[in-house]
Amino acid sequence: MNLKEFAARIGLSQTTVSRAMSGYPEVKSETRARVLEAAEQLGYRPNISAQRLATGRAGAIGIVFQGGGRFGPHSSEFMGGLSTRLQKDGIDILVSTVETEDEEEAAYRRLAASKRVDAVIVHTPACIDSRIALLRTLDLPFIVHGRSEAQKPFAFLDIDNFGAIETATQHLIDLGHRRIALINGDTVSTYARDRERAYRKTLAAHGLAAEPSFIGHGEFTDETGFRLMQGFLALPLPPTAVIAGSMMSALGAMRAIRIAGLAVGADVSLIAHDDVFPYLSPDNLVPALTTTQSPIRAAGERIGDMVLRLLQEEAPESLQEVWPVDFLIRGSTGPAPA
Amino acid sequence: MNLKEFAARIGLSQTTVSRAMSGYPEVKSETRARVLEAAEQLGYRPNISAQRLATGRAGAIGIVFQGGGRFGPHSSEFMGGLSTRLQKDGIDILVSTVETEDEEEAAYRRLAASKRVDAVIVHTPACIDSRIALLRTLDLPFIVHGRSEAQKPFAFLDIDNFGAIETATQHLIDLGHRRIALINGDTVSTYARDRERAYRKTLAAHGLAAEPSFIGHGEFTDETGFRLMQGFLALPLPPTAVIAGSMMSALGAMRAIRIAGLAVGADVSLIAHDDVFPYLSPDNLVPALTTTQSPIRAAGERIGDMVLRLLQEEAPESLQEVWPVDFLIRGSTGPAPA
DNA sequence: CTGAAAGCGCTTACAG
DNA sequence: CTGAAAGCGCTTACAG
Repeated sequence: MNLKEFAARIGLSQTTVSRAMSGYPEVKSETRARVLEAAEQLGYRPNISAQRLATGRAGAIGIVFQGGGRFGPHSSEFMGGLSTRLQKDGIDILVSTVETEDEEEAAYRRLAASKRVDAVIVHTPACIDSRIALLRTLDLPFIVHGRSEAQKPFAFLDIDNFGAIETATQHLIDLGHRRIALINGDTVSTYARDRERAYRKTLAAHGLAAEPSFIGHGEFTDETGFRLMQGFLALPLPPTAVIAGSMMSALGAMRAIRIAGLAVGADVSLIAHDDVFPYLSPDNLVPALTTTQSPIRAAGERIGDMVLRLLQEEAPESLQEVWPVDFLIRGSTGPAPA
Repeated sequence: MNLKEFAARIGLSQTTVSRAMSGYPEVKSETRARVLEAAEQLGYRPNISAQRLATGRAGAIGIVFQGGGRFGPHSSEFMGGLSTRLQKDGIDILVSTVETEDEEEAAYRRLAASKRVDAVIVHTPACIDSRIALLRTLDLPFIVHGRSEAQKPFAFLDIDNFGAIETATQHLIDLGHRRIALINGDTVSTYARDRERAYRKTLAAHGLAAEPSFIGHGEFTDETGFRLMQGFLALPLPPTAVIAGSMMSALGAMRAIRIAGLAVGADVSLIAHDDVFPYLSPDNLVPALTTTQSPIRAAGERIGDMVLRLLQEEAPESLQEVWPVDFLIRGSTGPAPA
């Protein structure tokens, strides 16, 4: 049933019905009530494509994932939060996956030109990120999950990666550790750079050098954590403590430590950053894992909020948040071995 | 730029431009080439909402996730595959999350009435699933990831859960195990019922009883795997082998076995079903985990294929697949202890 | 092979 | 507070 039929059926004009259904103020409240009830009864719902064509709004936001690799456990939690929030306002989420950077760029161009979305969410930005410049050119509103450098202010939500790793490193130093390794993510993303900066700065503040051989990079997988940790342990003077970038890396690192016949927490201390996965809790590992913690699901919800405000023309500079990160000491960290 | 402007710019009618761009045969090939090149040059792309309104096709398919809980690692892999496939045909994916069954139903009604999607994907079906009946009523095409009972045939893709667990159980019996436990998913889904049926049938075929205390249910998380396994080990006569429904459950089970001072593979054999997560490989666990295996990402891609065919009016009964499941013997299974 | 025009189902300025 | 009508930007039967 379309608007014409529905309006005829209840003896009102299309105009009035349309206004009643979209919550315009200038409709008598009993008329509105009558319209809404009839719509419910007869199952009338405006055709979304027609609505979009008429208003020029897409009613959807886009998010692009590069490669299978990046659509992992972090993505699902983030998407869960985002979707929960946007659902409430009837905004759809359009998911695209691409393989290369060029394809990602093409995807934004396509989304913009065909007016498929009202805004996009950019994630895992690099310090200097070409996507930001591109989206500006395309005049496609965006929110960044993470941070990046740019002349003009833009909307973003990030966690305090620097503070998190500073706290973790400091804690290990306080426990007497002098040889501390870092399992980081890639080498270009802002979050990875912030974490490494915090690590180096805190070491330096205590007169400790950052050994290049103590810094590893790679995807946040069990496998990479395992491989990097094995590498550390094979060094002539291996680290007595490690900071892992994610729960997945930490799983691998713990395994490598055990295989080497060492005890996590006693021989090698371990801290991981925990994005809070409902199916994998640091409390449940043995020993329980000391973590820096920030729920990525909550970030997704908040970004949903922010994107709605962005679409209501709120200024990007008022849509900038940096969230503090919790630090939870559990059993995987202890005094440096004598 | 819209069609009118663009057509005027290159001196052709809107009709011809539209036909050239959507690949109609009745356009001279040099005209088409000229149009496509100009579109590329000038950045013209049809407004998607207008296109949808005119054709009556939404150009998108929907998928609804119930609760945060169900949007986990399985979902991400599946979505990665699905999205990769649909991307190629320019079909969007609309993701919705809901909290309750009623909300899920409401979501389908909304999607159908507002013509927001051309089809939906239903996942984790129960043996008798009300969603199927609902979608039939709504006349909204759908594909089921999994299987269900219904009078009329419908499109689905499932893996051979029965065969997988039959093979796993048989293997453990062949190794001399007589007390075998099962960590299953929920109690209503078809996959869980199929797995339990296979488990019971195989035990029965060897004159073994299925102890109720050896069957556990719950979400596929580390935590649940841990808790259930601890329960099994606390029994007066604990199992010597366990089949876990997912890699996550297996992680928890391994932990519980270790904490009890037992060795995985020697004291307690463990088999898990592996949906193939890029960040967590059974080869990398210690000992390496024996698994039944079927990549859920590939299933997502295939369902993408199938949904495209469904939209081209292919008959549902020709869109039904059951995929065999691989069995990979690794170090976590061994002869039953004497 | 190409074009003029109706129609898809809404919203919204304008008029009353 | 309500309505008649133009317009959003496409597609596609119909005519040539």
